[in-house]
Amino acid sequence: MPDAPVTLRDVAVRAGVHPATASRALNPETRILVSEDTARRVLDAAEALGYRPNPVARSLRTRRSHTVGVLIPDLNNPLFPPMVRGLEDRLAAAGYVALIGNTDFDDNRERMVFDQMRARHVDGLVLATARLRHPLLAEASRADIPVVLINRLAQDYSFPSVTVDNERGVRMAVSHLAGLGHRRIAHIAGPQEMSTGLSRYRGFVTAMESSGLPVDSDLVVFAKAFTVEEGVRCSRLLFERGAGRPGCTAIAAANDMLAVGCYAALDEAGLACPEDISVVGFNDMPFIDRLRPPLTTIRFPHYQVGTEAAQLLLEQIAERGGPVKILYLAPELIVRGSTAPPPPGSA
Amino acid sequence: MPDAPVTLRDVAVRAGVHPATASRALNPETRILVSEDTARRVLDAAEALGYRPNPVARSLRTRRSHTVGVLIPDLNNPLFPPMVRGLEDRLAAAGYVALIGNTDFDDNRERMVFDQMRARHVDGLVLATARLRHPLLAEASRADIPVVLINRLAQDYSFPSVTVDNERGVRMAVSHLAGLGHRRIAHIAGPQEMSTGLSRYRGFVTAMESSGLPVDSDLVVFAKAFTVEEGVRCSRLLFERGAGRPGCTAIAAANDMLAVGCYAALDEAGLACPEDISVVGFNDMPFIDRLRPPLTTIRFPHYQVGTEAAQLLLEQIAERGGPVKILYLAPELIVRGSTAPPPPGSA
DNA sequence: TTGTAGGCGTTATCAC
DNA sequence: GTGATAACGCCTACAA
Repeated sequence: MPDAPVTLRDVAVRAGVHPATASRALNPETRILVSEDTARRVLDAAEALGYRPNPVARSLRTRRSHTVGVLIPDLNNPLFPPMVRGLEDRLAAAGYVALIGNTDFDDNRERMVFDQMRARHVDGLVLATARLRHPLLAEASRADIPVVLINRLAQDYSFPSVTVDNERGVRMAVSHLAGLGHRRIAHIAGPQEMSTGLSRYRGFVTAMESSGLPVDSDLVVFAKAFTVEEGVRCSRLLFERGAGRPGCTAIAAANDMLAVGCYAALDEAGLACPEDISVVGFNDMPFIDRLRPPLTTIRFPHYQVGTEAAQLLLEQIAERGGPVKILYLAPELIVRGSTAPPPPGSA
Repeated sequence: MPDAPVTLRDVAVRAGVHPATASRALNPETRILVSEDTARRVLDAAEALGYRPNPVARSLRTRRSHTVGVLIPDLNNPLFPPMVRGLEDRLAAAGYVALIGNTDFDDNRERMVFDQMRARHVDGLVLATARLRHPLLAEASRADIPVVLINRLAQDYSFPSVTVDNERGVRMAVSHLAGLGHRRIAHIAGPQEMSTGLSRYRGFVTAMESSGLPVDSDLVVFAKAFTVEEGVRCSRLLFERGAGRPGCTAIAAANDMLAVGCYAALDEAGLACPEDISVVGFNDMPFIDRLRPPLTTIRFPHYQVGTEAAQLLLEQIAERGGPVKILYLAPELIVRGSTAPPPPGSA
């Protein structure tokens, strides 16, 4: 026999008060409006009956769903789960739940998920889909839905965002390589229509310049996506350009996936890492330290990206039109086995 | 300026009918009750106004939220995201969304998440938290909430479940090793209070017997959790028992995480895989093929676990008390570089 | 085939 | 401080 659902009315009856009063007593915000004595009676009654407020009814009345939508490209990418965890944990603390939607980098899917979430009256949206230009942003604004961006920025910095300081991260990677003695450093850049791809590429150029190294256009390849396959393809390109043997002694990849692609391509070309070529990634994905060699990479606090984003979103929900905060989280260089001084005689 | 929310009433007015009629026309289930002509007018009006039914109001009325809860131990474990994807995709096709909750293997957290989901009136629950005995199961039954188990079974097979055929999977692993010539095969078993841990252990014993090999109790170690750390600990135990050098030539680990732990412990002990010791995992986690050596393991269709579970759940929601289906998905042996014949003279 | 009326459980706005 | 009342948007007996 299913448990009978206990309603506010039941509580009110047991406490001998009107439902409206019970409502006031139960809601911390309005509890001050009722006498301490009544409040206690109501609370006791609620406790005794095992009362659970019906969030659906509440939503209908208050027009707030205590639900936020999270749009991510692909939950299978190990980069995202920790961020989602961070979001969920912080949101749960505030009584919110997250609706996760995967977009698979597909505009149509993204649109569908977005509509679905609007229909469900989410109180806010977290977007991790990293394209720089984004029709959804304008639409969310028009619909007056608070939005926070994670792992990316909007083109004009007009949305609250939480992201790692990409340029600084790449600078750390390049300085590390330069410090080891590398002079011919290649970059496998990410897609330039994505915020991360662009800023890391910029960071690379800046870093090379400030290290007094030339940016050889032959040593920069642009990946079409942040995937292992693209990493392989770009690495091959790099090696081919070197006319049989690579024209570089180190590769700074725009993320770990691309770096894994480097590993595969190096194998294929009979090159050893780090003896022949050093590789640096970006993200410090889970398990990336288990590869051979363990990947030197740039870490940033994924979980914290989630918690901070949740915080920003909650602030926006509480008070629309607050200041647009943009948070840059500090990157950290994690030196592992994939980087070493260049092979002797490579200058 | 925010878009004005369009209600059913607005549509009705525009179509020149009563809201009730509009409701009937809009709902595919009841559309037959309304004249074709009226239906068209209503649909057109809805289209023109950009009408979106308010799912909150609908839920309040119908007592169905079109939401299902998914309880998983930890989204960070790469095993789960593909399952979650499968769930979400199949659910979305039926107009449902998934609420993901992490339990971190913690009873209190699990309880909280469960309550939270009950409060939100989920129409069903998917449990991936793998303990064999489970107070929540009884409670869900009492509350008449349909439940589907993934990646696990209930003690008495009384709940619909989708899982890989664990025993068969382990038999495949053991046969593979036996076929390579291994006779002293160790097992790092998972926690025995979890369905996967238990059935894989059973599978190991059965497989050894049917291969005509002895199960040496010194060569079976029980992990307290499916973690890399536990894998390391158990491997060390195994090596110590061998009095300086391992008494086995192969290890069948109850999952990939534990196998990764083997790798680390082998390194530590100065042993080579597969030259000294072969290792087999279970799950074929993402990126496990990128390790050195790439791990031989048992694969099963994670994504499909999700879609099938969603299907089962939808069936249960549509019709309580339907038959309890238990789906065993076929495992597949993926041979990679971590298994080879035992070193000569090891017999 | 369509309209009427009532209510799902809660809270906001009155009045007392 | 508390009670009465209405309404959030939708669905569904029941009546017409």
